[in-house]
Amino acid sequence: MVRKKLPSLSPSETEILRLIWQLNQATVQEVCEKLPVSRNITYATVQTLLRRLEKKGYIKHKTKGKAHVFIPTVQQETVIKRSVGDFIQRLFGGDPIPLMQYLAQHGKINTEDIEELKKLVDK
Amino acid sequence: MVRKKLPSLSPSETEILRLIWQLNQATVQEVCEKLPVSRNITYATVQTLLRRLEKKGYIKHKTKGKAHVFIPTVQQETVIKRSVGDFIQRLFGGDPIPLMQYLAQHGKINTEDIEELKKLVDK
DNA sequence: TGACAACTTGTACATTTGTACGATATTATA
DNA sequence: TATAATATCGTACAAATGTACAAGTTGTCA
Repeated sequence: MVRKKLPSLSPSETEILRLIWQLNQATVQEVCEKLPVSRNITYATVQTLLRRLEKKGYIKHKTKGKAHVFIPTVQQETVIKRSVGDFIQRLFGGDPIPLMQYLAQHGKINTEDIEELKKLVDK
Repeated sequence: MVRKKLPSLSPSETEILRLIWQLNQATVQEVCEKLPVSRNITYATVQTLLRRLEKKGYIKHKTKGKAHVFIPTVQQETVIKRSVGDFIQRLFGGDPIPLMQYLAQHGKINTEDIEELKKLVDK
């Protein structure tokens, strides 16, 4: 239980961290490859972002060959919880319903998806 | 159709803008009152944020007495659309389903809420 | 083993963001 | 009509953010 007061994440850091989770672990190179070309960001920038993520305690790295392989040190769930909470707070004043409604209407969601959700509801 | 390339909103700006929508229109004073005391932010700061929101084109103001009354110039829907989109992009790679799932599980949502959502789905 | 390619490190730097003070203007009030 | 109370305006300023170059380091391959 080391996780405590994690510093906040900037949008770009969040974007990169998500890829690390998705890949389980990754080098700067690999992260760059996962980013859409349209993102138009240099290797050096991704590297800086990873450096900051490590400094903030969200990832660590081991060395493989001459490259660093970055590994998450924080559960995705933890960050999602906080991020979603903050987001709903500032955009909807804390009420998640409006967000769900918005998604139901504009999120390319169908009735089946909704049906699936019912199973998840913690009743 | 003036709305075009609106500058991005910072978290704090978003927070304040939401209150303007909620109140329909408001003075610095009124916005301050709506903010939870725990937010611990001064009048001057709120004023700066409103100033920036106006400069960015999200609100305008009229003068009432000696105070400014700020009024939204952008539809809430417009900002929600963009904000939610960006958010889902960076935290979930663009797929809204995981977010819905997360909310169904941890968003204090009940089965009825879900049932309601079905009516909204654009099928 | 020497040069090249792939990396990391150190640094930089313009903007944006969050926060707020002090001076000035304006309105209500005693 | 002085004054107090309330506002705005101009400014400031440190920290965070986004972006990236240049120099130094280390495997690798001919």
